[in-house]
Amino acid sequence: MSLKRQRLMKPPLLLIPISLIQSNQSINHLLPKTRNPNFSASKSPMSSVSSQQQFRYTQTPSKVLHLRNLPWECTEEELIELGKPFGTVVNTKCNVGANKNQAFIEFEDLNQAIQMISFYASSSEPAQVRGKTVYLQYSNRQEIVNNKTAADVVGNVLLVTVEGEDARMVSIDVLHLVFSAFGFVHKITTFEKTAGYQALVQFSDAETATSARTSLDGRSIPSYLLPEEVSQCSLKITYSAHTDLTVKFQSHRSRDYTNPYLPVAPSAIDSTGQVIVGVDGRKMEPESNVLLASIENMQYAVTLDVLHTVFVAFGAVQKIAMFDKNGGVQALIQYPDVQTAVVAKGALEGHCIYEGGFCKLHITYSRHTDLSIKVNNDRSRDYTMPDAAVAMAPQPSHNPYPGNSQQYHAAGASHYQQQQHQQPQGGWGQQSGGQGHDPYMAAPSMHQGPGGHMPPHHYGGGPSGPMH
DNA sequence: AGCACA
Repeated sequence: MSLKRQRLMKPPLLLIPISLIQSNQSINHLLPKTRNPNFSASKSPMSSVSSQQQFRYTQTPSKVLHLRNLPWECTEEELIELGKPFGTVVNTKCNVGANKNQAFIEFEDLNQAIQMISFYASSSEPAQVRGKTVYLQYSNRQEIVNNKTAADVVGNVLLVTVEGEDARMVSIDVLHLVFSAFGFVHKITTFEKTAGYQALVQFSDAETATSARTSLDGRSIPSYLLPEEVSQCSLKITYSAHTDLTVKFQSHRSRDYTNPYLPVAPSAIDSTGQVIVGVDGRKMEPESNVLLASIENMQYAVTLDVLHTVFVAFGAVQKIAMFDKNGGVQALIQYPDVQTAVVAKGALEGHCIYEGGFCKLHITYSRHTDLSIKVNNDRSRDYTMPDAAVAMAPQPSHNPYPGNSQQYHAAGASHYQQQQHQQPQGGWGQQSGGQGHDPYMAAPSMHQGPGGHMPPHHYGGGPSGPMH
Protein backbone atom coordinates (compact mmCIF):
# COMPACT_ATOMS: atom_id res chain seq x y z
CA MET A 1 0.00 0.00 0.00
CA SER A 2 2.66 2.41 0.96
CA LEU A 3 4.50 1.10 -1.99
CA LYS A 4 1.67 2.02 -4.28
CA ARG A 5 1.65 5.46 -2.90
CA GLN A 6 5.32 5.76 -3.51
CA ARG A 7 4.92 4.77 -7.06
CA LEU A 8 2.02 7.08 -7.65
CA MET A 9 3.95 9.94 -6.20
CA LYS A 10 6.59 9.53 -8.81
CA PRO A 11 5.53 11.08 -12.08
CA PRO A 12 8.28 9.56 -14.19
CA LEU A 13 6.90 6.19 -13.42
CA LEU A 14 8.71 4.50 -16.23
CA LEU A 15 11.99 5.50 -14.78
CA ILE A 16 11.41 3.47 -11.71
CA PRO A 17 13.01 0.18 -12.50
CA ILE A 18 10.79 -2.76 -12.70
CA SER A 19 13.32 -4.56 -10.66
CA LEU A 20 12.47 -2.45 -7.68
CA ILE A 21 9.08 -3.92 -7.76
CA GLN A 22 10.62 -7.30 -8.22
CA SER A 23 12.89 -6.52 -5.38
CA ASN A 24 9.93 -5.82 -3.23
CA GLN A 25 8.40 -9.06 -4.27
CA SER A 26 11.45 -11.03 -3.44
CA ILE A 27 11.66 -9.28 -0.14
CA ASN A 28 8.10 -10.30 0.48
CA HIS A 29 9.12 -13.84 -0.09
CA LEU A 30 11.71 -13.49 2.54
CA LEU A 31 9.45 -11.91 5.06
CA PRO A 32 8.93 -14.20 8.00
CA LYS A 33 5.23 -14.66 7.29
CA THR A 34 5.10 -18.18 8.57
CA ARG A 35 6.80 -17.43 11.82
CA ASN A 36 5.15 -14.14 12.37
CA PRO A 37 1.77 -13.98 10.71
CA ASN A 38 1.20 -10.57 12.17
CA PHE A 39 4.27 -9.14 10.62
CA SER A 40 3.86 -5.96 8.73
CA ALA A 41 6.50 -3.56 7.71
CA SER A 42 4.93 -0.60 9.41
CA LYS A 43 4.54 -2.22 12.80
CA SER A 44 7.58 -4.40 12.81
CA PRO A 45 10.45 -3.83 15.20
CA MET A 46 12.49 -4.03 12.03
CA SER A 47 11.17 -0.68 11.03
CA SER A 48 14.71 0.46 10.47
CA VAL A 49 14.99 -2.10 7.72
CA SER A 50 11.72 -0.89 6.42
CA SER A 51 12.89 2.67 6.34
CA GLN A 52 15.96 1.50 4.54
CA GLN A 53 13.81 -0.05 1.91
CA GLN A 54 11.79 3.10 1.85
CA PHE A 55 14.99 5.03 1.32
CA ARG A 56 15.84 2.89 -1.61
CA TYR A 57 12.55 3.42 -3.28
CA THR A 58 12.84 7.13 -3.00
CA GLN A 59 16.11 7.09 -4.84
CA THR A 60 15.86 8.72 -8.17
CA PRO A 61 17.56 6.51 -10.70
CA SER A 62 20.90 7.78 -11.76
CA LYS A 63 23.54 6.46 -14.04
CA VAL A 64 25.80 6.93 -11.04
CA LEU A 65 25.69 4.17 -8.48
CA HIS A 66 26.86 4.48 -4.93
CA LEU A 67 28.65 1.43 -3.59
CA ARG A 68 29.48 0.75 -0.01
CA ASN A 69 31.00 -1.96 2.12
CA LEU A 70 33.76 -2.33 -0.40
CA PRO A 71 37.01 -3.96 0.59
CA TRP A 72 39.62 -1.47 1.61
CA GLU A 73 41.15 0.48 -1.22
CA CYS A 74 39.14 -1.20 -3.89
CA THR A 75 40.59 -0.41 -7.28
CA GLU A 76 39.03 1.20 -10.25
CA GLU A 77 39.61 -1.99 -12.20
CA GLU A 78 37.55 -3.98 -9.73
CA LEU A 79 34.72 -1.50 -10.01
CA ILE A 80 34.79 -1.63 -13.77
CA GLU A 81 34.73 -5.42 -13.62
CA LEU A 82 31.72 -5.27 -11.37
CA GLY A 83 29.81 -2.99 -13.68
CA LYS A 84 30.92 -4.39 -17.00
CA PRO A 85 28.19 -7.03 -17.31
CA PHE A 86 25.56 -4.32 -17.23
CA GLY A 87 27.05 -1.72 -19.49
CA THR A 88 29.95 0.59 -19.99
CA VAL A 89 31.47 2.17 -16.95
CA VAL A 90 32.59 5.61 -18.04
CA ASN A 91 33.84 6.87 -14.72
CA THR A 92 34.56 5.71 -11.23
CA LYS A 93 35.58 7.12 -7.94
CA CYS A 94 36.99 4.75 -5.43
CA ASN A 95 38.26 5.00 -1.89
CA VAL A 96 35.49 7.36 -0.94
CA GLY A 97 34.65 8.14 2.65
CA ALA A 98 36.59 8.06 5.86
CA ASN A 99 37.08 4.32 5.60
CA LYS A 100 37.82 4.42 1.91
CA ASN A 101 35.34 1.66 1.43
CA GLN A 102 32.80 3.45 -0.67
CA ALA A 103 32.84 4.19 -4.33
CA PHE A 104 30.86 5.49 -7.25
CA ILE A 105 30.56 4.09 -10.69
CA GLU A 106 29.02 5.94 -13.53
CA PHE A 107 27.52 4.15 -16.49
CA GLU A 108 27.39 5.45 -19.97
CA ASP A 109 23.65 5.14 -19.92
CA LEU A 110 20.95 5.33 -17.26
CA ASN A 111 19.46 2.05 -18.36
CA GLN A 112 22.72 0.28 -17.69
CA ALA A 113 22.68 1.52 -14.12
CA ILE A 114 19.09 0.39 -13.82
CA GLN A 115 20.09 -3.00 -15.18
CA MET A 116 22.72 -3.40 -12.52
CA ILE A 117 20.49 -2.30 -9.66
CA SER A 118 17.72 -4.48 -10.98
CA PHE A 119 19.89 -7.52 -11.27
CA TYR A 120 21.28 -7.39 -7.77
CA ALA A 121 17.96 -6.40 -6.29
CA SER A 122 16.49 -9.67 -7.42
CA SER A 123 19.60 -11.79 -7.35
CA SER A 124 20.19 -14.32 -4.65
CA GLU A 125 23.91 -13.62 -5.03
CA PRO A 126 24.90 -10.18 -3.83
CA ALA A 127 27.31 -8.04 -5.70
CA GLN A 128 30.79 -8.89 -4.49
CA VAL A 129 34.30 -7.57 -4.70
CA ARG A 130 37.02 -9.89 -3.47
CA GLY A 131 34.33 -12.02 -1.94
CA LYS A 132 32.93 -9.16 0.07
CA THR A 133 29.31 -8.21 -0.34
CA VAL A 134 28.92 -4.80 -1.87
CA TYR A 135 25.81 -2.72 -1.38
CA LEU A 136 24.54 -0.82 -4.35
CA GLN A 137 22.15 2.03 -4.77
CA TYR A 138 21.57 4.91 -7.06
CA SER A 139 23.68 7.84 -6.19
CA ASN A 140 21.91 11.01 -5.32
CA ARG A 141 24.00 12.70 -7.96
CA GLN A 142 23.65 12.39 -11.67
CA GLU A 143 27.29 12.29 -12.53
CA ILE A 144 30.64 11.77 -10.96
CA VAL A 145 32.24 15.13 -10.69
CA ASN A 146 35.94 15.63 -11.14
CA ASN A 147 36.65 12.06 -10.44
CA LYS A 148 40.12 12.02 -11.76
CA THR A 149 42.65 14.59 -11.02
CA ALA A 150 45.88 14.44 -12.92
CA ALA A 151 47.34 12.87 -9.84
CA ASP A 152 45.22 9.76 -10.39
CA VAL A 153 45.94 9.25 -14.06
CA VAL A 154 48.85 6.90 -14.48
CA GLY A 155 51.59 8.40 -16.57
CA ASN A 156 55.31 8.41 -17.15
CA VAL A 157 55.89 11.68 -15.32
CA LEU A 158 55.76 11.90 -11.56
CA LEU A 159 54.95 14.97 -9.54
CA VAL A 160 57.20 14.82 -6.51
CA THR A 161 56.71 17.02 -3.50
CA VAL A 162 59.67 17.14 -1.19
CA GLU A 163 58.52 17.70 2.35
CA GLY A 164 60.56 18.69 5.33
CA GLU A 165 62.24 21.64 6.93
CA ASP A 166 65.11 21.46 4.52
CA ALA A 167 63.21 20.26 1.48
CA ARG A 168 64.92 22.87 -0.67
CA MET A 169 68.27 21.46 0.26
CA VAL A 170 67.49 18.37 -1.77
CA SER A 171 69.37 18.92 -4.97
CA ILE A 172 68.20 17.85 -8.36
CA ASP A 173 71.16 15.48 -8.37
CA VAL A 174 69.94 13.74 -5.27
CA LEU A 175 66.49 13.41 -6.78
CA HIS A 176 68.02 12.04 -9.92
CA LEU A 177 69.99 9.55 -7.91
CA VAL A 178 66.99 8.41 -5.93
CA PHE A 179 64.71 7.98 -8.94
CA SER A 180 67.38 6.43 -11.13
CA ALA A 181 67.14 3.33 -8.99
CA PHE A 182 63.95 2.48 -10.85
CA GLY A 183 64.96 3.17 -14.41
CA PHE A 184 66.36 5.74 -16.73
CA VAL A 185 65.29 9.20 -15.70
CA HIS A 186 64.79 11.28 -18.83
CA LYS A 187 64.23 14.69 -17.35
CA ILE A 188 63.72 16.47 -14.07
CA THR A 189 62.36 19.91 -13.48
CA THR A 190 62.00 21.51 -10.09
CA PHE A 191 59.89 24.42 -9.05
CA GLU A 192 58.38 26.13 -6.08
CA LYS A 193 54.65 26.20 -5.58
CA THR A 194 52.32 26.69 -2.70
CA ALA A 195 52.62 22.97 -2.17
CA GLY A 196 56.28 23.60 -1.53
CA TYR A 197 59.35 22.37 -3.28
CA GLN A 198 58.27 20.11 -6.10
CA ALA A 199 59.81 18.26 -8.96
CA LEU A 200 58.57 16.60 -12.11
CA VAL A 201 60.44 13.42 -12.84
CA GLN A 202 60.06 11.93 -16.28
CA PHE A 203 60.55 8.24 -16.95
CA SER A 204 60.35 6.33 -20.21
CA ASP A 205 57.03 4.80 -19.40
CA ALA A 206 54.23 4.69 -16.90
CA GLU A 207 55.30 1.30 -15.58
CA THR A 208 58.67 2.58 -14.48
CA ALA A 209 57.09 5.69 -13.03
CA THR A 210 54.62 3.55 -11.17
CA SER A 211 57.30 1.37 -9.66
CA ALA A 212 59.13 4.46 -8.47
CA ARG A 213 55.98 5.98 -7.10
CA THR A 214 54.97 2.78 -5.34
CA SER A 215 58.36 2.38 -3.70
CA LEU A 216 59.13 5.97 -2.86
CA ASP A 217 55.84 7.64 -2.05
CA GLY A 218 55.89 8.67 1.58
CA ARG A 219 59.46 7.51 2.08
CA SER A 220 62.36 9.58 3.28
CA ILE A 221 65.44 10.42 1.31
CA PRO A 222 68.36 8.55 2.84
CA SER A 223 70.25 10.93 5.05
CA TYR A 224 73.56 9.98 3.52
CA LEU A 225 72.38 11.47 0.26
CA LEU A 226 71.71 14.79 1.86
CA PRO A 227 74.17 17.48 2.82
CA GLU A 228 75.29 17.53 6.40
CA GLU A 229 72.89 19.11 8.86
CA VAL A 230 69.89 18.59 6.61
CA SER A 231 66.91 17.21 8.42
CA GLN A 232 64.60 14.49 7.21
CA CYS A 233 62.98 15.01 3.84
CA SER A 234 60.16 12.82 2.66
CA LEU A 235 58.64 12.43 -0.76
CA LYS A 236 54.99 12.69 -1.72
CA ILE A 237 54.48 11.36 -5.19
CA THR A 238 51.57 11.48 -7.57
CA TYR A 239 51.33 11.32 -11.30
CA SER A 240 51.64 14.39 -13.41
CA ALA A 241 49.53 15.11 -16.44
CA HIS A 242 52.71 15.81 -18.36
CA THR A 243 54.14 13.24 -20.69
CA ASP A 244 57.18 15.11 -21.91
CA LEU A 245 58.86 17.88 -20.03
CA THR A 246 60.44 20.80 -21.80
CA VAL A 247 63.95 21.46 -20.59
CA LYS A 248 65.75 24.29 -22.33
CA PHE A 249 68.88 24.33 -20.25
CA GLN A 250 70.74 22.16 -17.86
CA SER A 251 70.49 24.03 -14.63
CA HIS A 252 69.92 23.53 -10.97
CA ARG A 253 66.22 23.70 -11.68
CA SER A 254 65.99 21.35 -14.58
CA ARG A 255 67.89 18.62 -16.31
CA ASP A 256 67.49 16.69 -19.49
CA TYR A 257 69.45 13.48 -19.13
CA THR A 258 68.60 12.41 -22.65
CA ASN A 259 70.51 15.35 -24.04
CA PRO A 260 73.77 15.93 -22.24
CA TYR A 261 74.81 18.46 -24.86
CA LEU A 262 72.00 20.75 -23.92
CA PRO A 263 73.58 24.06 -22.98
CA VAL A 264 74.00 24.99 -19.41
CA ALA A 265 71.74 27.83 -18.48
CA PRO A 266 73.67 31.10 -18.78
CA SER A 267 72.02 32.26 -15.62
CA ALA A 268 73.50 29.30 -13.83
CA ILE A 269 77.09 30.23 -14.56
CA ASP A 270 78.98 33.16 -13.21
CA SER A 271 81.97 34.85 -14.79
CA THR A 272 84.32 32.20 -13.51
CA GLY A 273 82.22 29.50 -15.05
CA GLN A 274 81.02 28.26 -11.72
CA VAL A 275 77.49 27.17 -11.33
CA ILE A 276 76.03 29.38 -8.73
CA VAL A 277 72.30 29.10 -9.06
CA GLY A 278 70.30 26.78 -6.91
CA VAL A 279 66.67 26.02 -6.79
CA ASP A 280 64.69 29.22 -7.00
CA GLY A 281 67.77 31.25 -7.58
CA ARG A 282 69.10 30.42 -4.19
CA LYS A 283 72.38 28.72 -3.83
CA MET A 284 71.49 25.35 -2.45
CA GLU A 285 73.93 22.71 -1.38
CA PRO A 286 76.70 25.15 -2.12
CA GLU A 287 79.25 23.71 -4.41
CA SER A 288 82.77 23.50 -3.23
CA ASN A 289 86.15 22.54 -4.51
CA VAL A 290 86.29 20.12 -1.59
CA LEU A 291 84.23 16.97 -1.73
CA LEU A 292 83.12 14.89 1.20
CA ALA A 293 83.07 11.24 0.22
CA SER A 294 81.64 8.53 2.40
CA ILE A 295 82.25 4.95 1.51
CA GLU A 296 79.50 2.43 1.91
CA ASN A 297 79.86 -1.32 1.97
CA MET A 298 83.60 -1.09 2.35
CA GLN A 299 84.43 -4.73 1.84
CA TYR A 300 87.90 -3.82 0.64
CA ALA A 301 90.24 -1.40 2.25
CA VAL A 302 90.05 1.96 0.58
CA THR A 303 93.36 3.61 1.04
CA LEU A 304 94.39 7.15 0.53
CA ASP A 305 96.07 6.10 -2.69
CA VAL A 306 92.97 4.41 -3.99
CA LEU A 307 91.00 7.53 -3.35
CA HIS A 308 93.63 9.62 -5.03
CA THR A 309 93.54 7.40 -8.07
CA VAL A 310 89.79 7.61 -8.26
CA PHE A 311 89.53 11.34 -7.85
CA VAL A 312 92.57 12.40 -9.82
CA ALA A 313 90.83 11.14 -12.93
CA PHE A 314 88.85 14.36 -12.94
CA GLY A 315 91.55 16.82 -12.15
CA ALA A 316 94.42 17.57 -9.88
CA VAL A 317 93.86 16.47 -6.34
CA GLN A 318 95.43 18.89 -3.93
CA LYS A 319 94.70 17.29 -0.61
CA ILE A 320 92.97 14.29 0.86
CA ALA A 321 92.04 13.73 4.46
CA MET A 322 90.48 10.50 5.63
CA PHE A 323 88.69 10.00 8.90
CA ASP A 324 86.23 7.71 10.59
CA LYS A 325 82.70 8.83 11.08
CA ASN A 326 79.56 6.98 12.06
CA GLY A 327 81.37 3.70 11.94
CA GLY A 328 82.41 4.26 8.36
CA VAL A 329 85.20 5.89 6.51
CA GLN A 330 84.88 9.34 5.05
CA ALA A 331 87.31 11.45 3.15
CA LEU A 332 87.66 15.04 2.14
CA ILE A 333 89.11 15.52 -1.33
CA GLN A 334 90.29 18.93 -2.34
CA TYR A 335 90.47 20.07 -5.93
CA PRO A 336 91.91 23.39 -7.05
CA ASP A 337 88.55 24.56 -8.36
CA VAL A 338 84.87 24.01 -7.96
CA GLN A 339 84.27 22.91 -11.55
CA THR A 340 86.50 19.92 -11.20
CA ALA A 341 84.79 18.95 -7.97
CA VAL A 342 81.41 19.26 -9.65
CA VAL A 343 82.52 17.03 -12.48
CA ALA A 344 83.97 14.47 -10.12
CA LYS A 345 80.91 14.48 -7.92
CA GLY A 346 78.57 14.12 -10.86
CA ALA A 347 80.54 11.24 -12.28
CA LEU A 348 81.29 9.35 -9.10
CA GLU A 349 78.27 9.86 -6.92
CA GLY A 350 76.58 6.60 -6.15
CA HIS A 351 79.09 4.51 -7.99
CA CYS A 352 81.31 1.84 -6.63
CA ILE A 353 85.04 1.73 -6.57
CA TYR A 354 84.95 -2.01 -7.02
CA GLU A 355 82.65 -4.24 -8.99
CA GLY A 356 79.96 -6.00 -7.06
CA GLY A 357 78.65 -3.01 -5.19
CA PHE A 358 81.69 -2.73 -2.99
CA CYS A 359 82.90 0.56 -1.66
CA LYS A 360 80.07 2.68 -2.95
CA LEU A 361 80.78 6.38 -2.94
CA HIS A 362 78.41 8.98 -1.62
CA ILE A 363 79.66 12.42 -2.34
CA THR A 364 78.58 15.81 -1.09
CA TYR A 365 80.16 19.18 -1.15
CA SER A 366 82.14 19.97 1.93
CA ARG A 367 82.00 23.30 3.62
CA HIS A 368 85.76 23.38 3.52
CA THR A 369 87.58 25.17 0.79
CA ASP A 370 91.10 24.51 1.92
CA LEU A 371 92.04 21.54 4.01
CA SER A 372 94.66 21.84 6.64
CA ILE A 373 96.92 18.83 6.33
CA LYS A 374 99.27 18.75 9.28
CA VAL A 375 101.08 15.58 8.41
CA ASN A 376 101.39 13.36 5.42
CA ASN A 377 100.55 9.83 6.42
CA ASP A 378 98.26 7.01 5.40
CA ARG A 379 95.20 9.04 6.32
CA SER A 380 95.98 12.49 5.06
CA ARG A 381 98.14 13.99 2.39
CA ASP A 382 98.93 17.32 0.89
CA TYR A 383 99.91 16.68 -2.69
CA THR A 384 100.89 20.27 -3.20
CA MET A 385 103.77 19.98 -0.78
CA PRO A 386 107.13 19.54 -2.47
CA ASP A 387 107.91 16.46 -0.41
CA ALA A 388 104.57 14.88 -1.10
CA ALA A 389 106.00 12.61 -3.75
CA VAL A 390 108.51 11.34 -1.26
CA ALA A 391 105.86 10.68 1.28
CA MET A 392 103.88 8.77 -1.30
CA ALA A 393 106.72 6.45 -2.08
CA PRO A 394 105.58 3.32 -0.26
CA GLN A 395 102.73 1.92 -2.30
CA PRO A 396 100.25 -0.50 -0.77
CA SER A 397 100.39 -3.79 -2.57
CA HIS A 398 96.62 -3.92 -3.02
CA ASN A 399 96.37 -0.62 -4.80
CA PRO A 400 94.33 -1.56 -7.84
CA TYR A 401 95.71 1.36 -9.83
CA PRO A 402 99.43 1.19 -9.27
CA GLY A 403 100.22 2.96 -12.50
CA ASN A 404 98.20 5.97 -11.51
CA SER A 405 99.70 6.80 -8.22
CA GLN A 406 102.12 9.36 -9.49
CA GLN A 407 99.69 11.27 -11.58
CA TYR A 408 99.59 14.45 -9.65
CA HIS A 409 100.57 17.53 -11.59
CA ALA A 410 100.30 21.06 -10.46
CA ALA A 411 98.54 22.10 -13.63
CA GLY A 412 94.78 22.34 -13.64
CA ALA A 413 92.91 22.24 -16.90
CA SER A 414 95.57 20.62 -19.01
CA HIS A 415 95.91 17.96 -16.43
CA TYR A 416 92.20 17.37 -16.58
CA GLN A 417 92.33 16.72 -20.29
CA GLN A 418 95.25 14.46 -19.87
CA GLN A 419 93.56 12.35 -17.29
CA GLN A 420 90.68 11.54 -19.54
CA HIS A 421 92.81 9.07 -21.38
CA GLN A 422 94.35 7.49 -18.36
CA GLN A 423 91.21 7.08 -16.46
CA PRO A 424 89.63 3.89 -17.78
CA GLN A 425 91.02 1.41 -15.33
CA GLY A 426 89.37 -0.65 -12.73
CA GLY A 427 85.75 -1.45 -12.17
CA TRP A 428 84.11 1.90 -11.93
CA GLY A 429 86.23 3.35 -14.67
CA GLN A 430 84.61 1.08 -17.18
CA GLN A 431 81.30 2.70 -16.51
CA SER A 432 82.37 6.24 -16.18
CA GLY A 433 83.17 6.98 -19.74
CA GLY A 434 86.42 5.18 -20.13
CA GLN A 435 85.76 4.53 -23.78
CA GLY A 436 85.78 8.22 -24.42
CA HIS A 437 82.24 8.22 -25.70
CA ASP A 438 80.86 9.62 -22.53
CA PRO A 439 79.79 13.06 -23.60
CA TYR A 440 80.29 14.29 -20.12
CA MET A 441 83.91 13.39 -20.17
CA ALA A 442 84.36 14.49 -23.73
CA ALA A 443 83.04 17.92 -23.01
CA PRO A 444 84.75 19.22 -19.92
CA SER A 445 83.41 22.66 -20.63
CA MET A 446 80.05 21.32 -19.52
CA HIS A 447 81.17 21.62 -15.99
CA GLN A 448 77.72 21.47 -14.53
CA GLY A 449 76.44 18.78 -16.80
CA PRO A 450 74.38 15.88 -15.64
CA GLY A 451 75.83 12.95 -13.92
CA GLY A 452 72.87 11.22 -15.39
CA HIS A 453 74.05 9.31 -18.35
CA MET A 454 76.23 7.14 -16.28
CA PRO A 455 74.42 3.87 -15.91
CA PRO A 456 72.91 3.81 -12.49
CA HIS A 457 73.11 0.09 -12.06
CA HIS A 458 75.66 0.25 -9.33
CA TYR A 459 73.48 2.46 -7.34
CA GLY A 460 71.14 1.49 -4.65
CA GLY A 461 70.23 -2.07 -5.32
CA GLY A 462 66.97 -1.48 -7.08
CA PRO A 463 63.54 -0.34 -6.14
CA SER A 464 63.59 -1.80 -2.68
CA GLY A 465 67.07 -0.67 -1.92
CA PRO A 466 67.95 2.88 -1.25
CA MET A 467 65.15 4.16 0.86
CA HIS A 468 64.52 3.45 4.48
C1' DA B 1 26.98 -0.35 6.03
C1' DG B 2 24.40 5.21 3.72
C1' DC B 3 27.08 9.97 -0.95
C1' DA B 4 32.71 12.65 -3.05
C1' DC B 5 35.88 18.95 -2.15
C1' DA B 6 40.44 16.30 -5.35
